[in-house]
Amino acid sequence: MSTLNRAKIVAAAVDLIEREGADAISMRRIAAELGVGVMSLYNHVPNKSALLDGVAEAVLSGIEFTDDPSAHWTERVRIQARAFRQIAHDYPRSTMVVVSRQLHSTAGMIPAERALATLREAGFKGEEAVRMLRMFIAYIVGSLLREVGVTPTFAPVRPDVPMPDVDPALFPELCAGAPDLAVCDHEAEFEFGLELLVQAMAVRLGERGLTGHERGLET
Amino acid sequence: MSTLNRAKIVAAAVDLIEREGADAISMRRIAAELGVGVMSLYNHVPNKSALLDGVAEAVLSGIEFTDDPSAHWTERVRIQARAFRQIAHDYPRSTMVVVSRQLHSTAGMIPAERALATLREAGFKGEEAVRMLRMFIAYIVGSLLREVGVTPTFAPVRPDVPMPDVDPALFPELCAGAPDLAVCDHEAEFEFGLELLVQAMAVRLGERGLTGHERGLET
DNA sequence: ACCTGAACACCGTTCAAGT
DNA sequence: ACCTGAACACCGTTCAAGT
Repeated sequence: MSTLNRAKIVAAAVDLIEREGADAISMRRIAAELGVGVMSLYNHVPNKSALLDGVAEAVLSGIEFTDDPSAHWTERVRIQARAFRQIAHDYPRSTMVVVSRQLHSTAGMIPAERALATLREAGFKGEEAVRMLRMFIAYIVGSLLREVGVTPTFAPVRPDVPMPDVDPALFPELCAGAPDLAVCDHEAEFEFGLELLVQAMAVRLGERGLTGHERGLET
Repeated sequence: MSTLNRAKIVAAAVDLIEREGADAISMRRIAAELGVGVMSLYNHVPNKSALLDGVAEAVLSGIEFTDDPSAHWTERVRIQARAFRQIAHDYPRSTMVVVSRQLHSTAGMIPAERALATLREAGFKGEEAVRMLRMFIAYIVGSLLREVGVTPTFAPVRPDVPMPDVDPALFPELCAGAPDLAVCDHEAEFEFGLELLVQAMAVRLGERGLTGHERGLET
């Protein structure tokens, strides 16, 4: 017990966010959780913003960015993307905090470093490698926000609310697609876009000679 | 003057967000802006959450989702994506509010309706059309959040702060790419990923017989 | 029907006082 | 060096009182 420190404060914050949501978090709640006065926190963390940076770093550090340098670049890209998606699974209510903090720390920049290395080894150079990196990040961030419910799926958020009443005259396509819109398997959705991007990148490299497996196609 | 109503309250909220940022917004500030008591707002808006929905709807309604049904589907997809990106340009500080609200109103669902119609006309059916829609939304949302500074670019956020000091031993790739990472032309970045996606979609349709222009390639 | 002030239960953070 | 209570300037929202 006792001996407050930054790590313990951050851990309590992550815990509280996952238990009650990012909106419920406050310096006062975290202090209460730890059984200390609010102002004690300020001995270890300069302010709330820095604490949220700590939350983002802690979550990112918990992800295993393993890398197999012997694997084909397409597979390495997939593995890294899936590792990042793991955040949405392990820390759904902290995900928005993680993606919305501009981290300049080691934990925050390691994923980009790894991704850029892979893209360069695949054969992308200079500006194009950076563009591919940014495009990939955009897709992954957008996918994660959909998965954690920040962004719309057009599927019922909860299975109980039957679906907002859509006027078939105004929204014929959404109505016609209702059966397909009603389900949103986040893993399948993520993999779908991931394959599309990996294939598009391979095409851009001119690697049309790859096997169907390597190009991510079903045989 | 006077006669408070929902539209005026929402307009004041959008204005305040664009002027001082989404964090600065509060019922009390908006009321002060309009020269009324805080509680007067509650005659026209049930609570702050509903007001933010109003903000998202107002911004979305301000975007021109023109559509030229005679154009090739690839071009229609580009036009719709660019129309959505316009939000980040016209209402940068409201963009996070727009993408993070689950709207079930007409204004909120029109873009998805249009996009799904275009994808169906392009030849995507059922589940695949929905997957393409969700993938596109993910990419666009991720791109917008980068553009408005929510998500990292790995470029200096402001031109004045010279760049976080990166250890070349820890981040060799980021250091090697520093010249390319230092710039982030948001339009060019967006167009790059957009073309990649449109091309990938065309490939998925088996439209390899398209002209270079229609496939989005430089001739 | 619309407006409003007082009140309640919250915030983040400063500051001065303790050990 | 670390902890802390009081205080300040804020929040969103309820409620009862006004017109």
